[in-house]
Amino acid sequence: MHEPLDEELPLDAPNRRRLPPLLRKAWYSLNQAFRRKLASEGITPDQFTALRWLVEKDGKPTTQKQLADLMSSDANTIASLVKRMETTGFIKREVSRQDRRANVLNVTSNGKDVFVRARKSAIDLQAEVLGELSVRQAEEFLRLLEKVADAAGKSAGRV
Amino acid sequence: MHEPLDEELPLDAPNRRRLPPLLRKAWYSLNQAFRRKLASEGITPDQFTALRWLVEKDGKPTTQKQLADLMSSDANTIASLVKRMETTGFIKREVSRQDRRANVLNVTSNGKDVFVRARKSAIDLQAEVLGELSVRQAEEFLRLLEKVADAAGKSAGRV
DNA sequence: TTGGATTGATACCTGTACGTATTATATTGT
DNA sequence: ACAATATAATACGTACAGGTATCAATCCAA
Repeated sequence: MHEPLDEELPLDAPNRRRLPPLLRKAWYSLNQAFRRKLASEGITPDQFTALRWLVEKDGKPTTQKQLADLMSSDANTIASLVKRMETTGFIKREVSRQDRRANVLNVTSNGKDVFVRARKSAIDLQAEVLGELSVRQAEEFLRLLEKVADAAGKSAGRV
Repeated sequence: MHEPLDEELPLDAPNRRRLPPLLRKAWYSLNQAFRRKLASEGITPDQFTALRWLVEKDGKPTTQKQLADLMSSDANTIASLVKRMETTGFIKREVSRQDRRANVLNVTSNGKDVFVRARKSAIDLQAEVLGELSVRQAEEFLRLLEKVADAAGKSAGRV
């Protein structure tokens, strides 16, 4: 029992599965679900993502530019994001000693506490969503998604 | 030649493939690449998406609420989107005869022209990105992505 | 039929994406 | 050493996500 491969239909025929709307729904739904789980912590999904990268990089100093690359974002967006996060008290910024143009980002103990609590919600949600697939399907899906993400990154001029 | 399934690692271990960053990179990169391709047409990716749904629904009257569901968005966002699009002259709005709370959306001939031209860029881009996978892999990927998108939609409280 | 609940659209708010332009610092070629 | 160039961060602008509150129209139950 195979589904037809739809090779005869145009790439964007309304009745076949299309990448953009599916990707859009997956991303926005995941984000919205996560936003609601995080609401009580006073943190947004993007701020959580930033905290995760910074905590994982703990030890190695991380600049805003590096964070922008890790988050597939850009310098403008990160500048305002870290500004809000510094105001809230999740991180601190200091000028890099190696390069006085760059700001090194540091997670405060408060930021780390919030991250640790929020991390549980993140794991729950990912399990909830990927739980619809078998373990093997989930692995295969993530492998293909990585290829698609890289290809899209190339098209967007990201290295 | 199998990769290890990583079943022993925690779901969010830094060295395994994780859903959120991959989904984020795929979606934002695709969007950014598309935004650049569309820049000359004076239209944004979201406006293109709205036009696509409206053109495909041609004949059946579509309200803002319905468009919000189709775009996995919400009423607020759609209200400001269609307002901009009406100002630009891509669509027109009129009060529904069946329900005077609702606005029925109509694509203008100008809007349709822009859509038809932009559609080429969209098809090119999708082919470029999915071209990294074999036809069979692409079909499988989209099938799994649909399941993930539905699961995420359920978590977000979307029907 | 009327009063309460629901629903479509909107205003207003904060957070984020990303484009251009500007400033300060680094790096590189000669 | 100096001038051209590149890079990190930022200010500012427009577009979009999605929350709460409000209004008007509709629906429904007693």
